[in-house]
Amino acid sequence: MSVAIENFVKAIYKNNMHDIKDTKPGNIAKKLGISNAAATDMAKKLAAKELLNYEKYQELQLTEKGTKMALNVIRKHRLWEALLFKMFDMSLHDIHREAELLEHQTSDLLAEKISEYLGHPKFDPHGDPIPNALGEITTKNTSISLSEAKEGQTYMISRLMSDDKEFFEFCAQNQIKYRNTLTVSKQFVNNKMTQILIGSNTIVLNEDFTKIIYVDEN
Amino acid sequence: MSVAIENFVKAIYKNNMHDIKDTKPGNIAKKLGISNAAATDMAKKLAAKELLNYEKYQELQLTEKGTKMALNVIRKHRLWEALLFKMFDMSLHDIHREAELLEHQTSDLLAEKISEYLGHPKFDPHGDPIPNALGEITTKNTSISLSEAKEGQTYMISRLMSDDKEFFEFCAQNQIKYRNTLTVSKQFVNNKMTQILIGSNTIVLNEDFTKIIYVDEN
DNA sequence: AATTATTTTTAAGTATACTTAAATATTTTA
DNA sequence: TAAAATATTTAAGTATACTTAAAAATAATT
Ligand SMILES: [Mn+2]
Ligand SMILES: [Mn+2]
Ligand SMILES: [Mn+2]
Ligand SMILES: [Mn+2]
Repeated sequence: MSVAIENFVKAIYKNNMHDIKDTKPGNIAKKLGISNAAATDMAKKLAAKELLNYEKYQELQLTEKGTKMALNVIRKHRLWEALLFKMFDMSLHDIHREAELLEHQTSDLLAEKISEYLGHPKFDPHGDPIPNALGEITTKNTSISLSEAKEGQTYMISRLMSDDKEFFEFCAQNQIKYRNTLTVSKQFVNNKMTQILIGSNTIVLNEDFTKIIYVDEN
Repeated sequence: MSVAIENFVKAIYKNNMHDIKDTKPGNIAKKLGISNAAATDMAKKLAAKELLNYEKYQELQLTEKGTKMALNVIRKHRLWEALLFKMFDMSLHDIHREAELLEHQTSDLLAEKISEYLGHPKFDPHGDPIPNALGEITTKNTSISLSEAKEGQTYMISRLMSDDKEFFEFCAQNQIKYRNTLTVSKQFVNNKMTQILIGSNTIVLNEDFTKIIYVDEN
């Protein structure tokens, strides 16, 4: 299957995970940076290949086959991120960009070798779960988003759920890193902001960021 | 530049290295598994991009720009081979196949990180030289092909110059491996065959193989 | 509920990288 | 050196993955 197809099913899969719904072609198009027309075309093509169910004006739904494909690509992406992160001194965002390409050019055999080398990790350096070779995911259901965290409580960062370059630059500048700890010093409930203490810094984060930073009680 | 273009300039470059000449579209087409017509089309397109010089019915000649591109792709290919060979238990041919794809999806930055990690190696696991980031190659001019080796002499294998799956399967089965040693027990000059002693085995190789196995005096 | 705004789909067209078939040039060989 | 064989080029056509512009349907607003 082509790179375009792999990216398309992956985008649908991730959309259904995160954004609750709106898996219509237009929204997928926006995420992939292509036109709505291109996304509609692709949706029809993938329906013919039985990777998804398509009905005019309805939400796109991955079939089991489509879901398997998405999980296989995501597995390769996250294994590459884990490997590059471990081996090389590169920013999380650079690593993500490399993985975005490498994920499509990696045999199942090589993916398995990488997984083995890393001791079959269950999470990548963003805290995102790595599906196993069968497409099974270990979910971490103890995590909550920073927006829901309790004042005065100390937490460990368990997941940075984003692909955004600016976000990761911000993280890098503020020690917001997978497995670092922080303390929630104040929740500004009305203004949807959260004040945290991380290292020796006090930072106030708005909802855009507190909704994608996940933490575990320590 | 696209994968097709990168593979095309690489094929021309390698052809000029090994096969002395015949760098007409037809021969490149054969190596890439595409039609002659496709190769002619591509040659014209690359001439427009100033990657090569094209004149009807003449040999294709890479420009400096085209050579640089070829060397950059070859660098990435061989760095990946070196990395995968070091890290994972995979056959040389499997490694080659992965590298054939990964070479096109690797930033210069990542290539440099791989090179650094490996201690800037000058040779890949086949003994092929790895160009540096500037496209410079360290040539090993002490090596000779097994077909030219002296009877009774012991050598170290310095290069296996092939992409062929069967050849590498043969090598794997007979301990013919980069940096292994062997002794030439007999040169059958008339029949263009060479008898070698490697490990506890005696093998007679024909010219197809002795011309692509390079050795250094030990 | 009707109008307006937004989204989705269809239609028509483009670039890339191929194909096969035919025309043309080059190379071999008799 | 002329005919035959081979290789290269041109021409016409295909699949993929996009585009923009328009028509059609859905969703939001008054
Ligand atoms: Mn990523
Ligand atoms: Mn991708
Ligand atoms: Mn190789
Ligand atoms: Mn390649």
